[in-house]
Amino acid sequence: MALDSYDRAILKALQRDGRITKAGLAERVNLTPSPVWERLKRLEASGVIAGYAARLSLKKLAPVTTVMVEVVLKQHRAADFERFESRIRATPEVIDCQATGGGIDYVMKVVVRDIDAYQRLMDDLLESGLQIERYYSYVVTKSVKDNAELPLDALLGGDTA
Amino acid sequence: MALDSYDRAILKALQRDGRITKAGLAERVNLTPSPVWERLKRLEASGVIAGYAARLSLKKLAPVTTVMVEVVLKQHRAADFERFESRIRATPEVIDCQATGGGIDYVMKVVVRDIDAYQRLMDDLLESGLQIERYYSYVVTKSVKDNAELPLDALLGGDTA
DNA sequence: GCTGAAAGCACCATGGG
DNA sequence: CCCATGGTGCTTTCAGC
Repeated sequence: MALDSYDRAILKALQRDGRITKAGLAERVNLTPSPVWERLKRLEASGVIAGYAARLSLKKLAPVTTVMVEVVLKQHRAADFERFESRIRATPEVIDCQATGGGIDYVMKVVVRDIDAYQRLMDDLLESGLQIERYYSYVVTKSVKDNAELPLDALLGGDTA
Repeated sequence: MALDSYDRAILKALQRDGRITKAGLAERVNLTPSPVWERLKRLEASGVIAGYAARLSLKKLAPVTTVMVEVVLKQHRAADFERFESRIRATPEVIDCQATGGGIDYVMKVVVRDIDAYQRLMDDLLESGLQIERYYSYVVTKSVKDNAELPLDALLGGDTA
């Protein structure tokens, strides 16, 4: 599974506009709809395109508070990680959670209505036997970039032609 | 601009599948395509639906390293923030950047090919007169949750009927 | 604001270069 | 691996309620 420049152009276009029509894509990448359709089928089947999603902006509707959270667990056995991650996956307010090395075990992005809701959520997590040793909260004051598109050119390099 | 339960059902469905057809949406929310189309037009025009994007998974194709980075600036004048944020917006490898209070100025998610590329990127930023006092790097070892859907129910509450 | 129908268009499959 | 064409179903509009 390798990407040529057509595939890369298709992925770029789909990151910007996930609902572009196949005909529109074809025009954008200088192909006819048929090969675009073939390539799309391949990209979706292989999992390179994992899916499509609407990008929502809720701050116009309701109060939204984002908090970046760093978590350190008390113990680092496989079962401790698994318990924590399982709970995080079941917590919809945590919309992003990356396990890391280097002093911090997890960096998470939490989206709640307000700070009260955040405190309740963290209290729940602390009382759930997750063995959280400590956590650091950084309330977001401004979103400079929010889940922007992946840097395909930098990641895939100038090759792959 | 308020959301009723139909709008919320539409948004939920579109977060899971951004390419669902209007007919499919209509069936999913128990309406006919016409009102769904009206509501979609309203949601898109109001900016609640900011756009649509393909969700990509590149790790099958090429090496991808994610690093969570915390940045502290030397000085905290408006011009210092603006200079930094402007540079970050122009740096495609930084796919997420939230300004925060509380000891750390920014929490970023950086996606690069490997650690070498990360070091080059950070060296560039350090040499760019951005007044970075210090930064902490946390290399991601496992993605527990990656930009999951927004918790509409928690954010909008049980009301809004 | 929803329903239903009708014209226009996108999707996807097939056949051919 | 790309292009061209056609049947099917979706999209969008517009009356009517």
